[in-house]
Amino acid sequence: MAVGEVTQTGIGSNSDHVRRHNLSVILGLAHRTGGLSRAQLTKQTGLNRSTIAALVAELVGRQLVVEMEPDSSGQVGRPSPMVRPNPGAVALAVNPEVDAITIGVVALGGKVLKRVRYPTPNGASATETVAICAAVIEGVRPELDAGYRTVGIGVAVPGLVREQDGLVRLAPHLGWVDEPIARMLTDATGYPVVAANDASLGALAESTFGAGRDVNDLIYLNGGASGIGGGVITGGASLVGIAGYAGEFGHTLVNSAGVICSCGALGCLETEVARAPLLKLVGLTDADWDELELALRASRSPAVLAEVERQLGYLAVALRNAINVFNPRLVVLGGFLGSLYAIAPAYLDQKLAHQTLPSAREGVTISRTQLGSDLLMIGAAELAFESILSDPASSGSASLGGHLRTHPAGRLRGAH
Amino acid sequence: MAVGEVTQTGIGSNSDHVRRHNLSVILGLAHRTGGLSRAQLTKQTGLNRSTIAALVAELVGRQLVVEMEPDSSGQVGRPSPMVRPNPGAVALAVNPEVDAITIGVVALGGKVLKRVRYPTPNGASATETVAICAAVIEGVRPELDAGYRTVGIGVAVPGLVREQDGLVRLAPHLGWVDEPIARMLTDATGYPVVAANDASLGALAESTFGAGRDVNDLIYLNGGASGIGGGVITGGASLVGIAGYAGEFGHTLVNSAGVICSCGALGCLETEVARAPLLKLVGLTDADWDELELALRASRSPAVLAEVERQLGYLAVALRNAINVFNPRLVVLGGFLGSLYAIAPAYLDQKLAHQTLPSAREGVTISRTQLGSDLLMIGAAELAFESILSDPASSGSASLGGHLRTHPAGRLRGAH
DNA sequence: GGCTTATGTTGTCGTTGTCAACAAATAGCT
DNA sequence: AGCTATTTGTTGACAACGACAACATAAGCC
Repeated sequence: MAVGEVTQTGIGSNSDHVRRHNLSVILGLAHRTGGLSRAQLTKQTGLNRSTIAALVAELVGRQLVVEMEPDSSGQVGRPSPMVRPNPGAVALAVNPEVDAITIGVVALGGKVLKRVRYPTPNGASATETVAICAAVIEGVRPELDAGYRTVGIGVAVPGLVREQDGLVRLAPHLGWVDEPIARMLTDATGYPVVAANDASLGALAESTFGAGRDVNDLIYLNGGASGIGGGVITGGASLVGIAGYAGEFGHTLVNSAGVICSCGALGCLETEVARAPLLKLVGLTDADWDELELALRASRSPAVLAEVERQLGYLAVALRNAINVFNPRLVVLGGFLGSLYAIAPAYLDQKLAHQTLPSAREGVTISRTQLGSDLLMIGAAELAFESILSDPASSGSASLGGHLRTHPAGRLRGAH
Repeated sequence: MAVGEVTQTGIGSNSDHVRRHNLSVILGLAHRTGGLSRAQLTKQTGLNRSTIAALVAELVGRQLVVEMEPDSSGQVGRPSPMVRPNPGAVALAVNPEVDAITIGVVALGGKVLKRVRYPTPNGASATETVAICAAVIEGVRPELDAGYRTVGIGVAVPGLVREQDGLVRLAPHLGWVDEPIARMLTDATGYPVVAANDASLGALAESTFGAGRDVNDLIYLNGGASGIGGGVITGGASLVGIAGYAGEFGHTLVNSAGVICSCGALGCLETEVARAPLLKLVGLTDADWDELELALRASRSPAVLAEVERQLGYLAVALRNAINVFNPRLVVLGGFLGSLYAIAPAYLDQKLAHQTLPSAREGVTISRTQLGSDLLMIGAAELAFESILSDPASSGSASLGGHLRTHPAGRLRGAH
């Protein structure tokens, strides 16, 4: 792997690749920043003004970006037109959870245009989920076909998803085993579908638009009803592993005097740090993390604080392991883990200070999610956008209303 | 980070970059494989025959590869000349340890040409280490200057090394704190110097030439006198983190009823899995891992087996965490960890089977180091070669005997 | 209104890889 | 030994792409 080669080892470049790479860089910049002037693009890419003009023109032709009136800048010199991600280029985002399926439409640039929550009180099998998604998508399709260009569907699954083909190996809380969700959704809707683990997509979303916007190395940990999931960005790329199962911090040992986890191991993070005992202590039966947080904050019971600190203590152990192993710049906590931290940040910081290697600890910041309830919609859309972002020229320059039928071959972790 | 962008985000490509990339790919292939025909290069890169000819000619001109008589192939058709890494292009490798400093000369292609072990019974400060290295290098310099082209020095340090500038933040067993070893060695020898953690370089070496030759995702764990170190390769690139401290598996929690580690945390892997108690049980005072392994194998004492299994049990916990988090293809065990595994492989396998997530476990293989005592020499040299491998055109086409004076700017984790 | 500054636009040029035609070298067959 | 088929190196024409310089345009400033 020739130190510093990427996955696609051994494939030579030619001028076509240069073009593709440059288009990808420009589209990526527009996507992440939400829009910048051609002059800024020139500076940031190091490319020539004339080259930028040509590349932007191609992206405009492909309906991936739009050029707009210059911002009234106050700068001397000729104003430079703004290049923004085309809000008409959209991806569909799907997030099946225990009690509901959320389906959204997300524009290039990361804006969530629409979100539908479809409750499934009795849970939903993969087949039912696909049927629901197909119905909802059929409902919005006229609108999409009218004014939008739909790139594809991204699915954020609370479970282990095989990266190569989007097969859900195991989603315990949904009760899914080996469900080819990507293929099923493609068959049902005609759109290309990519699926991945929800926490990995949360990490991706936070790293692109949230707390980790300018960070290349971060760890994301989410506490949900379904347990604890995680995702990692290293060197600016998602950590996927050989099959996409990377990031399972929920089954890290944190207490060797603990109990056996559903995974078969002893003393997993998930068994010690969980939402259920917190809900019980504050007398709630079911609640979103924000309601839970309000209740926890409102409570003056010492038992609540004790439980919060107990859980933070175990969380600290998992974070110590992770920080020592990844040397990240940032740890982002989502779901009720964010609530736990918000209630007693000093407690966690101090616990970490005592057990993390000093050199690794220096550089790291703990933070909460910034994208709130849009997180997984954005993450799933990001997954769907991945192929077009890494190779904008691959898309036929279909007019608005058309959509791609080719299957996206992209890996989350990027080729060059 | 535009999903699939690498560190160097935002920099555009031009035809120069294409050339550099292609040179890098070809040199990398020659380096890793030890030599292949131009025809094979054509196939593997997808580039045109004529392009390969031109690129190889440039690499020959830069004295990085040599073209040799075709292998007597038995194939029909015109024979294709072999392209091999130039054995005259070498790097110096330095590995300071508690009891000795090892210095080696390693050729492009990974062959260790020379190795000198300089014992330091009372340890050696950074200054002393640099003096010893400078003296040894001065000794071989006439020979190097006569027939070799020396790229630079790579240093494998048993401790935390800041990636940006090769500052040794902490090497507990050497007693070094904040020693700018790279700068010191550059000042003393005139060669460009790059330093990194020894286990990270072990991972790099095994991934390039050893057990992980065809693997993009692996974890390397080494057990030495100085404790347990680790390194990770993900997606074909070294995991470095923000400062190069990534891979510290030695301080993972494996026993919450354990003791306080020197790092301040409780129940670290290092405190439970260690060489000292094994040595004591077999009645040795100091020994290399191979002597220890022989003694452990020879022993019929149940106490020895019990201790081996106890340690393997804790190792399994650390590996469970790592496998769940990284979803690697391969785990490579070095030093006495390899011995432990060799003595009771089934025990470790079974322990892992009980606590690792099934999906992640399926794809993973446990294995021992393949490079033996050359491991760190090769790893350190690999680090020194990194800049030239990632950009062969950066080297002045100095004639044999010359060496670069420019400082290598390359990161371990590669740019495009 | 003229000057300065910054940036878009246009046409030319150099570099790079591709391609096709040809030459060279080998195995296998007669 | 000579012929053919096959594979690969070699050479020169060619196309794509970004760089560059000259010019045009649009803003701020005096």
